Amino acid sequence: MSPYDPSAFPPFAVTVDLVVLTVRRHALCALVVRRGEQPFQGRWALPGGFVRDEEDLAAAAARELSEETGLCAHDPGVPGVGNGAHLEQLATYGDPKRDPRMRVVSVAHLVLAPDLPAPRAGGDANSARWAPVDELLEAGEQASAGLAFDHARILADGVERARSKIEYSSLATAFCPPEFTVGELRRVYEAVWGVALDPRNFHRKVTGTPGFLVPAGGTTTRQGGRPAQLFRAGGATLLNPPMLRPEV
Amino acid sequence: MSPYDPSAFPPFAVTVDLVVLTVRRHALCALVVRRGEQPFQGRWALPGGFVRDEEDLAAAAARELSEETGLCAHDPGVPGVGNGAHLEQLATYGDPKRDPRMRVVSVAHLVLAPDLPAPRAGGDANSARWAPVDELLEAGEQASAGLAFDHARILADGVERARSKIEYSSLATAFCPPEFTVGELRRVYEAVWGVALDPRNFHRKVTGTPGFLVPAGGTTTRQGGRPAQLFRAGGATLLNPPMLRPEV
DNA sequence: ATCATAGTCGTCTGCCTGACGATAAACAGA
DNA sequence: TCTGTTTATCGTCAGGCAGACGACTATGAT
Repeated sequence: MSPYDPSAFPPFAVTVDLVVLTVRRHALCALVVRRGEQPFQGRWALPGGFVRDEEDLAAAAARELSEETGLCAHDPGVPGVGNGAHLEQLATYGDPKRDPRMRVVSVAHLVLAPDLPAPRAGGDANSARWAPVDELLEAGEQASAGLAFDHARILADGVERARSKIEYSSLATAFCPPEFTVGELRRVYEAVWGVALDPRNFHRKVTGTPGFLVPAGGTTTRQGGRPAQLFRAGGATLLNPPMLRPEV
Repeated sequence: MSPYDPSAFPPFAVTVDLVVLTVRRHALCALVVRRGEQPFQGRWALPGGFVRDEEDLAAAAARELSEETGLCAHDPGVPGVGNGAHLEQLATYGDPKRDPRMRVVSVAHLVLAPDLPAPRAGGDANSARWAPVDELLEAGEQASAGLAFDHARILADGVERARSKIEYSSLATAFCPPEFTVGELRRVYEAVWGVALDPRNFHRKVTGTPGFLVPAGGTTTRQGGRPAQLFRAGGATLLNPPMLRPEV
């Protein structure tokens, strides 16, 4: 690294962008906000903002998350899940032309949250919404119809991270409320992967993996049909052997 | 995102740091350079440098790599491996205090390279070397003995990424020369994971996975013993089912 | 010639998974 | 009340894959 000389390096703006995912009505959805200014005025974009002067990247992401959704981010190190969502760094995007105004490097973060009532965007409910990721990514195919900036790419990367990560970790429980049934967890996998899973084999797999689920000691009939046992996320974070996505 | 106003965001310096890994003499090694200036003068650090004004992050990483090692980075999208090494983005580190001089956000990249003759650091062979990662990370335990800045943490993250990624991808071949034997590939896995693998089961696994290896049509006796068939990396990038690390 | 070193092919056993039958416990409507 | 529908849960069975390990092959070293 060169010696300290402020003229020796170009100044960058650093932002965080958030890919906030949840499962709503059997579909994987992402939080998007409507842009109020140029460029891309009126288009949908991922929530995000500048990193502050004395702020860590993860802290900036947690702050933006709370400002946009009221969610309390949950530190990945701590096993107990409060009301918080899972937050992790996704990747960094720094193409010199990704923002026409100036050189912006954006550190994207991935948030997995249980289904939430409704997004709030600084009180303006009209300018934020949950959109099915299929819709958002399909729209991105036609130019000038999809998300602003390179956000379609960031969203795609976030979705792919989520899809692969629930294979070998217990992260799918981050999409569930604190107590949930095996069927609800299965519907999370089905929505994220976009496939149908065999309920019997799924039940055997998740209840047979030590540390994945712990019985919460009640039953519910939220989904209709026979009452199902309630579970809580166990301490295990890694699934071994993993739960592999069906081929094709 | 706020409207364009240069005074509305704090300026950051953005750098790339490189975790360059290779396998030498049965050990996983990383490239480190000796720092010539304060802070951490005389200590070992990961190679890296400032991102230039009109330069993409990956381009900056490739440039630094070529400056430090002469290696030509290989675009992950293209299957054919030239003489190049594998390069991918690792993670971004932006703690406000990670550099005492100023606010620096560093986008770390991971490079997997075949064994190279000797590092060159701008001609100064004395100031760059391959060091076993075990050594580097153990030294990090005692404060003020390990790598400069937060580079021990970055290195640890890079090593963990490499360890997990060779499980479910064919990336281990990036540590091998263009033509290699099954035994050489097995020694890569053994060095990266730090375990001993059964040669017979390993042979069955890698030769039985379609697209992983393609015969190069020759034999070699580089390693002594019976001559071994030479292979080249096949087109497959994902291993399914994966090759799981032995427990414990 | 004998030994040491590596590579390659087989065998066997146990575990996990996918496919799928069967039963249980709720609710809705006739 | 009875019947059909929905969802949950338990079981069975066959195939695939991995770990443990025996056997044989082809080199170089002593």
